[in-house]
Amino acid sequence: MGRGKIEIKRIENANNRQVTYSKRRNGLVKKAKEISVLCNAKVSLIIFGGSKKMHEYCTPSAKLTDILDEYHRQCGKRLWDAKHENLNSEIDRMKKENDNLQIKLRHLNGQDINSLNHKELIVLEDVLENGVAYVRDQKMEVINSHRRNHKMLEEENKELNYYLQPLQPYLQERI
Amino acid sequence: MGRGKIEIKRIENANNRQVTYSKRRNGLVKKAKEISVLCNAKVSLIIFGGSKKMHEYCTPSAKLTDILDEYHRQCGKRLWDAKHENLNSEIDRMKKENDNLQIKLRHLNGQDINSLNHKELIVLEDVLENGVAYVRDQKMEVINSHRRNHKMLEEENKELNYYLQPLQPYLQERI
DNA sequence: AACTATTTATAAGA
DNA sequence: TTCTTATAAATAGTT
Repeated sequence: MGRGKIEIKRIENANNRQVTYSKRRNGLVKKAKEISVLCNAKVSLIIFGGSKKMHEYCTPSAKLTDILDEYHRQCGKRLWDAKHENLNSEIDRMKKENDNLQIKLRHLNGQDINSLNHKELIVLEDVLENGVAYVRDQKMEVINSHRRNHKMLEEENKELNYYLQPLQPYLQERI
Repeated sequence: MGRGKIEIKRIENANNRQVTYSKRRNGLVKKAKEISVLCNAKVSLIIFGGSKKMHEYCTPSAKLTDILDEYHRQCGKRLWDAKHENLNSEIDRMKKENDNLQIKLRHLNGQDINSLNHKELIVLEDVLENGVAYVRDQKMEVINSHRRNHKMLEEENKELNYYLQPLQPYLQERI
């Protein structure tokens, strides 16, 4: 419908393609609106052109979610199930990992260790003693660091006092 | 476009409405196909008429889920159903819990404890010592239990031997 | 973004 | 529903 007939195949010239796209997109949306009004139909139309910008029409009285729900019901195609399955398996995976971590934690806290055999108990004891050792080291490190700081401050203080003493008379004057 | 011009408003005559619906639906789908091919556009078109029977067109190279994903990305509207949302938040929740557990575990293993302050270190040391104590107890319990078993078996053995001794001659005969 | 010659869609009728 | 056809509407190519 135009000056000449065209074949329905990809328009190679990018510029023409873009122009035709925007003309026909308008036409399409207009017709979607019209059928929606004339025939009391529910329409969802989503279009992406080369620019990736999206255009949409949805019958005002309907919501896209409702249309998609109905779509689901009627054609049985599963739009979301694949996603749901992925999410579900992800949750299962995490749940297992979580349980494992919880058990390990409880063991390290000395709980529920009846189920462990002698060998496992020895390994656990080892890990705990290692942990205690690390923590003690770190604690001492912190304490020593505090001591060092304290000592340094003390010495600095002493030094400052030493230099300040001769100035005391002048300072007194200024108050 | 036809023998007469029509106003764009709901067609009251149900029969005419149905006829117009089916004609225009075909037209709409045809145009969707055309823009899809001519302009290399991605189109999703879903139509419900009065009969509630659904008609659909989707650019062959695209999947409806992909189009809806893109829709989601671009317009931010939430199409996902409640289930989807729930699953996502569940995953987030678990991820956080998991991270927390991991951190605790690392601390109990004596790793990444530089970030802890003195007080936290003391608490951690306490927990670890407690754990060690429990584990030692349990270990001793297991060992003692083994010892007891061993002793019991020894005694039982002795007793059996005591009763068996007089029978030895007869048993020898039977072999 | 307009224009317009043509093609295409379709309203009404059969 | 489907076909026909006069006419409205859409649009390809041009300005």
